[in-house]
Amino acid sequence: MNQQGQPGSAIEETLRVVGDRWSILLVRAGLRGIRRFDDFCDDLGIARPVLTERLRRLVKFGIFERVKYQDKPVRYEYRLTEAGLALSPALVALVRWSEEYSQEATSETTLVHAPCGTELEQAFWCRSCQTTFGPHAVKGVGVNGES
Amino acid sequence: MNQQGQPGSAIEETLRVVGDRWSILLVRAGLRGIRRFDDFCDDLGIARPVLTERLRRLVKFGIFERVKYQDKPVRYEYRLTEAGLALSPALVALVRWSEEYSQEATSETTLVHAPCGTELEQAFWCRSCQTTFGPHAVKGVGVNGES
DNA sequence: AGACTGAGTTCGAAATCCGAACTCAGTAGT
DNA sequence: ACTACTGAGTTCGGATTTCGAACTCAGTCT
Repeated sequence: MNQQGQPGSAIEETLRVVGDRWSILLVRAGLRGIRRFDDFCDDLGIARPVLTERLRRLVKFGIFERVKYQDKPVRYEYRLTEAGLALSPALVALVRWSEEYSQEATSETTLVHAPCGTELEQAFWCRSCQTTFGPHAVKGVGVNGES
Repeated sequence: MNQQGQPGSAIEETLRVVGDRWSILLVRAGLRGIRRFDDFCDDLGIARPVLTERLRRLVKFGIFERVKYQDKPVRYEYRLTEAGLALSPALVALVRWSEEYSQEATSETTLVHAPCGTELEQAFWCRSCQTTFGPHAVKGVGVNGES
């Protein structure tokens, strides 16, 4: 069903872009304000050729943009685009999960609601019902939906 | 900062488990009710040796459990654990992102609030403030927080 | 001139991924 | 008893990815 040429439901396509050990970490680094090649490199401990390739791919898919920030020796940096920022809910969900379920996690709460400092909770929100709800009330996590 | 031996913030550890092209897809398949080896194989088009290795790893990290479902020819199937189910917010966030930003996406809404059928929205919830809020009000996406 | 900076490339070795074919226990049909 | 089939894997060789370390290249600083 998912042979080589096919488009394959949106999420498969997406995972082909950000579904590797580094991409999400790069987005997280971007959110932390990291922008320069060497800084990504040092911060994540990613191999340089891999970083080159990843950044190129993320730029191609509109998650980062390559911006010239200096002329004389021409230098570029990488900034998150709006689409890149929009990945933060996924990132947050993963961080939350890590804190709760990952073994060898230093179970500290690292995510809080900025205004009040309370530990963050993630929920789904139905604007028509005006309620929050959990994953069990979501229909169609699959693409072929009806299970 | 993240050399070979180090633990590396919870999320790095987590991405070492689910941060590949298949793991998240396996969780999604699990949510769709798929449990058997061959079915995962057919559904995702994943190579068998890779599937074997992935499932083993996901079991090891408590995301799936391997359950005997028949005796005479002894057969096992893979079921999502609670920790596995708990990955659904991350999965949902990715699906949402795919629908909105992924190129070559068939921009159909595939996720809805089951009771009412309204398109799903994802938000953060602060139980102390009793409000929902967006990613901009989250503090500490990084582990070293203060950026 | 010589050292340094930042963004990459080039290299060969090691680990992963892949499809196709095979195994192994037991069941069903003839 | 012989054959075909099922389901969960394993084994194989070849292709792709990943890695660390060292190198490049333009320009700046001392």
